[in-house]
Amino acid sequence: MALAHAIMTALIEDDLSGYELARDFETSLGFFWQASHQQIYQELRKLAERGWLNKRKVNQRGKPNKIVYGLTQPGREALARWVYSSTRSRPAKDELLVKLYNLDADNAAHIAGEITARREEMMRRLYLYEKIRRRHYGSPQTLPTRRKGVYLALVAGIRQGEQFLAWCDEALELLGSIDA
Amino acid sequence: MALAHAIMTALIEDDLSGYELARDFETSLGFFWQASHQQIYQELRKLAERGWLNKRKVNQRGKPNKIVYGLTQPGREALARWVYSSTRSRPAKDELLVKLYNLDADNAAHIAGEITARREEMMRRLYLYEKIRRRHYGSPQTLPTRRKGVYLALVAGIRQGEQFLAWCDEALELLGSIDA
DNA sequence: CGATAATATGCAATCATTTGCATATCAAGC
DNA sequence: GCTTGATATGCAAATGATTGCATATTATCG
Repeated sequence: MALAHAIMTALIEDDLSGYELARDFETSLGFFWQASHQQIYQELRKLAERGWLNKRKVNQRGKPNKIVYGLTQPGREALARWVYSSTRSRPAKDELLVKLYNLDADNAAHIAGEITARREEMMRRLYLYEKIRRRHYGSPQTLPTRRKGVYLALVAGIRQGEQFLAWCDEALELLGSIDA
Repeated sequence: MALAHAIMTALIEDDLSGYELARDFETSLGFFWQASHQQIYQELRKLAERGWLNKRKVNQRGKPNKIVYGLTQPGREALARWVYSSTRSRPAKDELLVKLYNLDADNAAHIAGEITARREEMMRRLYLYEKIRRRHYGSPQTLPTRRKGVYLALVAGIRQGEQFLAWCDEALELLGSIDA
């Protein structure tokens, strides 16, 4: 039921449509939880049926109409309760690290290429997150409580990303020393 | 199809039974890919049917008999090809970070407790991994090629873990300053 | 006017994963 | 003899997630 709560979390401050949520899950919140639009649309309907979200149609000019969802009071309460439930940590599954177990002289260059690609992707992400941090989370001590939590999540992403970059460099160096 | 290849990867050097594989997926390889015994047993049968693994029954004394699987030549070839396929990075899903978005004065202590628990779990893991590194991967430059890859995966886990510990400390400090 | 792209929502089938249950062997301790 | 625990394998149902397809609106550019 974690996706449901991730979606509700995204709706704490703003009411959003499925499309807008899907976009958020590709960027900000998506650092910690990713979901496709199919998953999101389905989950939104389930949550509305359960009474945790309300939906309203919004007519737009210049764009197709949309359905905007918002947290109901029962939804907020369910979300608050969820925080106290035990967290099951779902360790990251990373094919790339499994591939490293298969390293040999032939595939070293290919694996190095994949690491380089990942490194660049992470660079872009980090750039984005650093920008957000500087703009909105400059002095964490003075933030309101909830924002402190968001700040900590953001910092976790940034630190993890920075360490990943360092690892990429170390890996590329070692891989470079392998004769093809 | 990633689980299949993770299993085959675990069988590169040793033939193993489903039970032994399940145990490995809780420790060493499980840092990068986790799987339950139900998944493993099913996948093993599929892989055997496909001809990528062979199976043989091993009678044991003092224990129930077991079925040991080994990589076939087609299996090794399929695994080698897989390394060249494009890797889809499945970003980590972490409920704990989503919970941080829900931080308030009431739940701060609970979340701090969860972070503390995670920190201790990571400490145990790191202890294990550091031990393995010191024992088997002391001088990475001199390792045979495949072992260099395993070393890099191990280092990725260690670095990530160390950075996680540092983040936990920072998080706990900030959370400690929140009035209940 | 036609093509393209962004916005917006959805179904159906399949695959992956978890959960709950079930069974059996053998050792060791009470 | 009974229970407990480690070893060992498995089924069935449900849930979670991906893949492929489908459709429609409106803006923009050529």
